[in-house]
Amino acid sequence: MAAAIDTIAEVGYARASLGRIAERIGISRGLISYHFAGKDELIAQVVAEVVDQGKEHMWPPIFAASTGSGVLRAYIESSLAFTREHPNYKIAMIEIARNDVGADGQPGPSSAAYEEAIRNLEDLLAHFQAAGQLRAEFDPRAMAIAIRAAIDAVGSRLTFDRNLDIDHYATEIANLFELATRSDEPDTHRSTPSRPERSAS
Amino acid sequence: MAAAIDTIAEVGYARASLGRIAERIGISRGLISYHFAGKDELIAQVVAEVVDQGKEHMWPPIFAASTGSGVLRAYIESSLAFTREHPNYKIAMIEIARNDVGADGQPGPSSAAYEEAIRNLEDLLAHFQAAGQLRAEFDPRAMAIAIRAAIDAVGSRLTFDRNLDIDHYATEIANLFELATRSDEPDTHRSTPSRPERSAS
Amino acid sequence: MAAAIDTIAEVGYARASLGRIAERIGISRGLISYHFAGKDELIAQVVAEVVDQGKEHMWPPIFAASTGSGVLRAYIESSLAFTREHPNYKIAMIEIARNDVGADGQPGPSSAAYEEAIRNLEDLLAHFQAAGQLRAEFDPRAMAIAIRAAIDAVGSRLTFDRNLDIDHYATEIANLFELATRSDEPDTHRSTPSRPERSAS
Amino acid sequence: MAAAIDTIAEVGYARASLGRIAERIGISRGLISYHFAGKDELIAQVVAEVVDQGKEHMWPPIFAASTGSGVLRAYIESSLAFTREHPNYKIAMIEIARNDVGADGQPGPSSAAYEEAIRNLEDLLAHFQAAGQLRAEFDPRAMAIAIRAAIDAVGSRLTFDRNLDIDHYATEIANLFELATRSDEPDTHRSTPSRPERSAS
DNA sequence: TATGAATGAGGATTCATTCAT
DNA sequence: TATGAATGAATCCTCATTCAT
Repeated sequence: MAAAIDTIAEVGYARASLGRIAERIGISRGLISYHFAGKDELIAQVVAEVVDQGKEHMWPPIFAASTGSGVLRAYIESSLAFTREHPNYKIAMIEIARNDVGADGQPGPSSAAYEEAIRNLEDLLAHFQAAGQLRAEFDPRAMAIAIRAAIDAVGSRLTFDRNLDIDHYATEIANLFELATRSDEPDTHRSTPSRPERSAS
Repeated sequence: MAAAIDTIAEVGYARASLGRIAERIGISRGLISYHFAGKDELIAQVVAEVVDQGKEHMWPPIFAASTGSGVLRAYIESSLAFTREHPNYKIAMIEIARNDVGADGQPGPSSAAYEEAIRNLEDLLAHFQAAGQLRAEFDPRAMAIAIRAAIDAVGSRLTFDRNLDIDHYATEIANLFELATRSDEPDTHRSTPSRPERSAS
Repeated sequence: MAAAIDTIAEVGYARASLGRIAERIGISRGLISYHFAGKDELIAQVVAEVVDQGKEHMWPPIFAASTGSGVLRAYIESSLAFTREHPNYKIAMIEIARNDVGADGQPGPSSAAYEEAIRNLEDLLAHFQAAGQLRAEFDPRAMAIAIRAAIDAVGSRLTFDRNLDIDHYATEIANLFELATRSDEPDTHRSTPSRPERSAS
Repeated sequence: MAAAIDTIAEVGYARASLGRIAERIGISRGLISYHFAGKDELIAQVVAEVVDQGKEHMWPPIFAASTGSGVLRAYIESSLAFTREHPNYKIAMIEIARNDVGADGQPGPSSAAYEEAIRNLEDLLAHFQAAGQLRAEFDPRAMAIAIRAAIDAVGSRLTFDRNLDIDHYATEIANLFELATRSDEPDTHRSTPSRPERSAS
């Protein structure tokens, strides 16, 4: 599975044949078919594995945050910290999400994961809007799509520029979305966003 | 070329073989090879065509705007208006961008177009930052990436939900990025962003 | 299709890969896939073709016969005459019938043809039983199965003995089944079966 | 070996891989290779085992019969009784006979068994012809082929219709071949064939 | 221009067999 | 004995491309 992730990340989904994946770790093509029922199952397990690891990495800092603003920042920064540590995971997931469609054109397993991620973020935003901790006027779904897009864009960027400074980008878009989502109370209106409530990243 | 765009948009890049493209308009496989040196050239010309049309559609409203805020809004809204009118163009471009890599793993022609779009937007933002019409603290490159990501996300969304309300989404993210980029002067601080300077969409 | 028939007849269904069929007529593997949607379709068309030719060959002598005994003899002899002229057709059909099962174990297209042949013969026998021209006591279905089995056995025999005297065998089993099916009237009881009603074989 | 027989009978020879056979009895693929030199040996031993059991089952009633007519009836009925009790044996043997050809296209071990069965039956018929107990005019080889074909046809029938009434079919074809082979003496000319000499089936 | 036959490479999958444990 | 990982061949299929007509 690690070989699959790295191969997809490096040569793209379309060129990530079982032969190339096998070649990377010096095994035969047939062995992959021996361990996985088929390519679809391999991909599905890769997705499940990465999603699981991603959740495990992201949840602690998100739960540690208390305010809406803090949770959003934790979401963005922990997502991108995971990407920084496992860039190939993100690249592979992006590749899979774009290409893993069945013969009938139906979305594959990774699309469901993506949909779920969008919905979870949307629910999170709506929750803090209701609590008055985030600006009430924005559409939580549109905002969730934009936030995920900004986070996932790093995957595409990494494909062409492996030296991207992810931490810098993370700080920038965390600021960006804090400005876009914060409540309109005068005392929170500062040009430099504050995040006094948390320390983990 | 129109058949190529529609086929890619409908069945995805991986399944958009020359046979399927030809079948769509009732011509033979060989004829495509006759008119285009190869599949790569067909794709390159599709990209060039769509990029040209996109620029033609987007530039008038952008030039019509005068303020930084107005230009950004025009950029976002005209981009998404183009997507709304030609959803397959956007979907196809997204598909191509993700898949069109050469045998050596090098990025294909669409990547250059994407890079150029990012850079143009980055320059635009930097220009208005320098002019004091946009908040000086944000990194124009990170912001450009996030804006493009939010715009391009619509392509992915359309793949699974052709009924997406693009205009609503456009308004939402135009507001979003106005809040994130506006200068910090007290008199522009309103919960409902204003855009008095332009009328076209 | 002729190459498919000959290949199946010579090396058996299991070893009749598209590669071997293509090799026989000096074309590439891919060309078969170009002309036929898949191996299943090739086989199905082979079956349809052979069944059609077989019917065309068998019907005239069968219709020319008037008595039950004559029809049965015409059926057996024209079947085997067709086999003698196209031994590979018969061998191939036997091979296909035994092996052409789908992934779910369901019978393939050739089984339906076989079932239909049995039923037609059964109906024929029952018709002449009702007319009093064939012995009333036998079960027409069991008799039909035995007759078809005797005819089809030639296919198996040919696999191991290409010099089998088909005409001799045809005469023998025509006599055999005439004795087994004839009405019990004294005047038809002769050790050498008569067939005054027809001359063709 | 029992698992091999059942697997072949159920899914056909082509799909009866060692993996499926092993799976049926919950052992590993490798274990089959450990016990048998190869798949060919497994098949050969299956054939030998089934043939042995078949002979053991068929011989007593055949030897118990004294007349030619009785022996033939005993042969047919005991063959089909064995099939009724072990339908999978017959189906598997048919499957193997059709498919078990070596890489050079030479007939496999089961063909020899089939040839031997034909010859034994042929000798039996010739013996009783010489003794004047069976009609002298028929060709014993052609008759043997037809009888074996009628018996073996049950294997094919069972593949598609597991509810076939084998006993009924056995009686029918025993009658059939009695009529076709009996001597032409006036006193044996009865519409219902007699079999006073034996009682076992 | 346009067709359609034809090719050859590449890919997923199945399978008999081997082998270390 | 028994397992399960591993291999390499074989097979069906798709596809971009070429070419004679």
